[in-house]
Amino acid sequence: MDTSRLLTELQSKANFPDADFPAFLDLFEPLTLKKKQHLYRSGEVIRHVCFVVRGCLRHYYANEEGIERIIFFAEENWWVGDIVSFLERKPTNLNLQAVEDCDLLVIDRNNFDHALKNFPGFLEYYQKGTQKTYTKLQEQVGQSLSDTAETRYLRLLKERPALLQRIPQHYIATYLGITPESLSRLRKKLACE
Amino acid sequence: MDTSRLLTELQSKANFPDADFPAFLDLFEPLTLKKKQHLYRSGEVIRHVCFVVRGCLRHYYANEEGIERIIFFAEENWWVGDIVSFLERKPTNLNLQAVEDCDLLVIDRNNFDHALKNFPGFLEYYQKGTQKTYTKLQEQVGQSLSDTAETRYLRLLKERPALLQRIPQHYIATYLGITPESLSRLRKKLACE
DNA sequence: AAAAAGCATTGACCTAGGTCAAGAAATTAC
DNA sequence: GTAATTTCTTGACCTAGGTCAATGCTTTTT
Repeated sequence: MDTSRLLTELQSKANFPDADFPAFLDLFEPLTLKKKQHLYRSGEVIRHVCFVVRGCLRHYYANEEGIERIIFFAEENWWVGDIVSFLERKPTNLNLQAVEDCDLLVIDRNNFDHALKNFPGFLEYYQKGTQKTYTKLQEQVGQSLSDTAETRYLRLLKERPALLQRIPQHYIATYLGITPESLSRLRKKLACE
Repeated sequence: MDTSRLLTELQSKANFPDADFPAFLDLFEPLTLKKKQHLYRSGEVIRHVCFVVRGCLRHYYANEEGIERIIFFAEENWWVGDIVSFLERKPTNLNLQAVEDCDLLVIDRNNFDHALKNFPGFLEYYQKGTQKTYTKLQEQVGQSLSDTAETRYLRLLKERPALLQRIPQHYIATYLGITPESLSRLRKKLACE
């Protein structure tokens, strides 16, 4: 597993000294997931937060009628986990499933606290990341309310073109809030234009 | 202005000693807004975060075509402000407007930092609040994608019945992501059932 | 008290996207 | 390499919600 990705990621957004990395990495456990495997499901209390070294996962709600709503796709260099469940020890409402075979680095609550306390570079990285995610979510709320499926699809195509190459189309549809059929028709329409 | 509301709010969610309150309150400035007045608009850098003592405001995006998307209504005991713009000194994309005459307590960046450092009860309150807001946003993303306008309206009616009494209906429509006409028809339909 | 502005309602009509069903392609498993 | 799943596409039809325009009902303003 290529753990150096984690260092590269930390250094791209915060000031994290090379020398700290071995001790920092020790706080994590490597974990691999097979395609379609779940890391957790709604109702569980999340004990770990993960860094994605390789692969891709989907983070989604599933309601009573079996309708799934993907809220985001985690690819390489992303963190994933329900931070609230993790910090407050409450059952999560989310589900996390590997869309491809994945390599993850997972850290539990104690080690996470320890990392925030003892690695100032990580604290900086964490705080910046939290803020960014928060803004993204806020924008997503605004957009999902008033943009058409076409607008949302074109935005995704522009912002994450590589994602569309690796994710089955019906998951993309669920993420956009439309049916697979509608996405298929939408793509056909766009191809003709 | 009834500043004791702030103390009550802090104590309802964190451990905040009465004795600390006078010094804490000193970090804020009172501010009143007339109905329809804006506290800020898209493009400005937010210098303050506000606690709502009395009144109600709407926090919204406005896109190029003049379409507005309300992401939330702040009522008494809520905090409002674009935390990312505030912390990172970046221009905000949001607009904040009073829906009624409002009494606010505003705190600037320096005082906010000071408060987090020197009042542990406030830090506790802040961290809990941030997490909660984050979860709420995540849920909102899932819901706005797949729920019908009717479902969203009924949920709002259940969760914030008092809000519907004080806010003009066309704002509620914008919050739900539908037109005022559609909301009017939806309400008519529900009244008949 | 009258005029003006802002809101809510209603009707006629339109469109994006949903639903259900059937095949075609593409993967995966044996 | 064939069978079994999954995934994607297409067609026929339906519905929630949008658009535009007209008409009252409330608040404000003067």
